[in-house]
Amino acid sequence: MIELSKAEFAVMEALWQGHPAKASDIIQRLSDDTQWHEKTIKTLVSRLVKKQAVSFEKQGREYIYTPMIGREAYTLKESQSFIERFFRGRIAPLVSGFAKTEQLSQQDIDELKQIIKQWEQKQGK
Amino acid sequence: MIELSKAEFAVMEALWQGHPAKASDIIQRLSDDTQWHEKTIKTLVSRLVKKQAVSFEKQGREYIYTPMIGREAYTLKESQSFIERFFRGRIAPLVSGFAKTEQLSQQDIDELKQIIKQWEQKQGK
DNA sequence: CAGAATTGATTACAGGTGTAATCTTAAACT
DNA sequence: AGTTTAAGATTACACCTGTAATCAATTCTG
Repeated sequence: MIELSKAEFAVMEALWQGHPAKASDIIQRLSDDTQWHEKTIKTLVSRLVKKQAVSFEKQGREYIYTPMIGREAYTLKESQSFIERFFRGRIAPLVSGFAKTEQLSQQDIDELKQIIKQWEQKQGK
Repeated sequence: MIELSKAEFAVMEALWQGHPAKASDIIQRLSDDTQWHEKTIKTLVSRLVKKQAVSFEKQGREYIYTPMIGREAYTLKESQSFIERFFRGRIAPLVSGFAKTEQLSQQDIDELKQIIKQWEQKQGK
């Protein structure tokens, strides 16, 4: 699987926001959240291209970039390996840690219930 | 917060298994899961000491090591920053990803229900 | 006691990462 | 057409990581 560093992931986020996109778009979007220098962002984009996380097409003298991996797929993979490493593959201990430290909101609980309900419906049928 | 690399975390796992422990104990425990060279493990232990994730006391010519951070506390912190980075702080999307890809077992569901029940009891009182 | 073995300390070294600066070249402006 | 500009390519560089090897001091062994 493609591995992304933190900074690379942040660039992907900007690209996932809307694509294809020019480097200047990406830089623009990232300027809201970070202080990164334009050159820094371009370096990161190049690394993403090399890793084949992003593709590009020439358009005049600029390139327009497109993500080659989806946010959902990537975060799912990362979640799996995270849960594997820290909780031997089980999710409950993670949620439990949040519960114990008062970090679950009513909204979180509602969403979890919803997920459970849907899971049970799928099993039932 | 103290940051641990993957390899360092694995060493912490071995130490959390039982402490205080001598380097040879740690090496012994890790030999079940990894092929790391003894020297490699000692390097990692040294780095953990420098990071103050582990303390030690001299005992003759050996050291006996003790973890300075708890597994629970560490994994909670990591979970928080993980969830923050990937899901803007909400846990449901993570669980949802697992559900969608058929990665939740009946046991997981039961545990989640249990957590929810306890959360609601705490709220109620 | 002299040498062997073992312990932690120090050193090594390549690849990844954050964070750019400089170089090249083609496009845009004058 | 010549010059400025701006885009991507290349280079830089320190710190982190994985993965040890070597060194120095001490203890065990014969």
